[in-house]
Amino acid sequence: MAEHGRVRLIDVARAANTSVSTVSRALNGSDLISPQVVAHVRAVADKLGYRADRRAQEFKLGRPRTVGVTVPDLANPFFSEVLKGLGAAARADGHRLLIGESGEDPAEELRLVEELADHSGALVLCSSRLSRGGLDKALALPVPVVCINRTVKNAGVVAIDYRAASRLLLEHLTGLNHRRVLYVGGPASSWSDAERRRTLRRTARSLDVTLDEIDGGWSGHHGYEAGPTVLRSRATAVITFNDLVGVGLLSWLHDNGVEVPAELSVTSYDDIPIAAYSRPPLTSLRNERARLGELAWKQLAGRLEGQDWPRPELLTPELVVRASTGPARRGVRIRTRG
Amino acid sequence: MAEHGRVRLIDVARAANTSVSTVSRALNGSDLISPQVVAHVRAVADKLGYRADRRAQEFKLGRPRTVGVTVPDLANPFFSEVLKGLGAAARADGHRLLIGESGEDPAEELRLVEELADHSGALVLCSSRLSRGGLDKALALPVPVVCINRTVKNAGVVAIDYRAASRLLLEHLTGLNHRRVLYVGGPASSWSDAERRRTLRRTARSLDVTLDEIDGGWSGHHGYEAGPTVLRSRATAVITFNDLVGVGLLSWLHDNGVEVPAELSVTSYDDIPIAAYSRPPLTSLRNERARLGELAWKQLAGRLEGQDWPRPELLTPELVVRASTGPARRGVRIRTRG
DNA sequence: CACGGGAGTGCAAACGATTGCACCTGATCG
DNA sequence: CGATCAGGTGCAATCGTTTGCACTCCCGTG
Repeated sequence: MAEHGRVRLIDVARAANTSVSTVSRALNGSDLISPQVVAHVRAVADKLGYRADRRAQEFKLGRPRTVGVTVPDLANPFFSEVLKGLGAAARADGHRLLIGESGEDPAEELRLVEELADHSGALVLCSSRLSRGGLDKALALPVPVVCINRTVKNAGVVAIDYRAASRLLLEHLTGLNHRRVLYVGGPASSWSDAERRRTLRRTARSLDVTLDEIDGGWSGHHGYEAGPTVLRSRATAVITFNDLVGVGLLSWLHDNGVEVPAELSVTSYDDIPIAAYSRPPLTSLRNERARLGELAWKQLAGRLEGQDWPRPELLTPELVVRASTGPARRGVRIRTRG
Repeated sequence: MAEHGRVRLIDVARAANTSVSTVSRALNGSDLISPQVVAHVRAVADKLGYRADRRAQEFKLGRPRTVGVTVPDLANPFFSEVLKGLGAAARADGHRLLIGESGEDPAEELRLVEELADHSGALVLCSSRLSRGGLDKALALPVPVVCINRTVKNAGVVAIDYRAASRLLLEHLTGLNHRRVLYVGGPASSWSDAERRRTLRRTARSLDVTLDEIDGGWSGHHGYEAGPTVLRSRATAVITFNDLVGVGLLSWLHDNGVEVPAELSVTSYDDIPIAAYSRPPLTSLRNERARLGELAWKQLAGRLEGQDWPRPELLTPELVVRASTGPARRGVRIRTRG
């Protein structure tokens, strides 16, 4: 019996009284080997409990069938669903995911990307917070890179269509007579935050809406902490960077006696599950985030087969109207306990 | 110049006019090489942009420095924080994470585990939904396994102390005069659900509380859908499997005019961030889930160095009381619009 | 009966790194 | 001045696979 700790091809070969090449071919279904031998080898391999050393296989065969992914924050369901879509698509083609979380930190993301590149044959940067220079370094790595929610040259790109998104949001609000809107922003290094701001500004101008902006963040407490500033603003409607921020803000508004949507409408991006369960339920922009992941893999798969990068793919979101938005209040804000 | 697509050790050796062994030793800081040569080799390697092929290295060196992890659901912040802790601890020791999501499906989890084992030197099963037999198969794999939130023989174990958890919850409720409590359960294959039920029953008996149980699930909509059954029950307090379920239930209760906590108290396990932002904020059991991950790595690291498995490690949670629990209503339920 | 050819098998060279061992060169010592 | 030694360096084996090529049969054919 093999006492190397692990059963290797050569152990099977010896036990089956043949050679490694024959065993390898038999196990991999080569038609060069006679059926009897194949059967015999299979039987022996099973008896010995042989499992091919995948790492040795991939090492010999060339590119690793692993795709590295970075996300800023695993706890945000937006990203976990992107991962779900990406993972399923990649797995269907015999690849697996090496996941890294940057914690919203560009420097950490760069470390991660380099580490992941060492073990992967392809990279997906999801909502990358990398600086321009960091991104260049990533693209210089010897593996193809797809960016999700960030546009880049010489890489695959799959993103949400924020121009359409901003239009949907603002048209919904103007339809409710809101003419002054506040945007509570996301992380400074976020491309999608910049994109939201850019398209909101533009659309606001064309719709004759006054747009104010404040800085925020990506999670519940950022929304909660934005509460006082929001209250001080003269806007009748708020758009938050994402649902987590939105829910945090709703919580603060409730704690401070601000009625939503009577006094203030709140709306947001992403439509993660809690948007439906918050109180009031959040009007939010639903996007097909699992599809974002799938498309990213499609682009990578094509690229790995030598094709050129296709043009950026944009996914149009859909507005889900819930109870957190309503007609604009008239005149000044009702006095609050705040 | 190397036109193999990638710069290899031998390319550096040629360019530096020396041999692969010297280059390897120089780059790895062996003291066998003279300082001048080291400097020269380093310079050449940099100029050529040499990056060691980590896969070849690890292949040669033996065990992969990768640890495979399975979680039932990436979208649940509980798991993402376990991953955060585990990833940080493992990375500090030069290992990385290969993450697989089973989607709460035992069969899928088994597939995953076998796949992960092929590429990892160690395995962490987080809240494994594996059947008894599946678990045995996993433990038979040639890699050490740690289970988080599931007790198993011949493997590392790190878990939440549910006995303490159940006592904290029920004592809080009895302190508010609740004598009839309903538990809204989790996925059938969940060990921690079974454990919660077991310890709740036991503690309820000792505290003279009547405990009812219904089946539920792991996410918001399971909680929402449990609404009608909850309403029909005669309990004055509800304990839900986790915060996601709790928030879903709160949403249904609100939609159906049930006042929380005046008519019904709601409490839950995990204390993920939204517990604080739900309305009313959820009384929940906070646990150090990042630490769960850290400890899992500690156990693995020890095991990889040849030590025996330590005894199971239990983490005691802490009750965070918020506005979703209050004194038991007296008599029958106030008539509702439901 | 010699020969061509196809089917089945095994040898050995890769893949890219690490490392035991042998080798070479000066310097030191007896 | 020759043997000894140590500090540097390179050769070659190795990790577990896959696979091109050479080899051996054996059968059928001219």
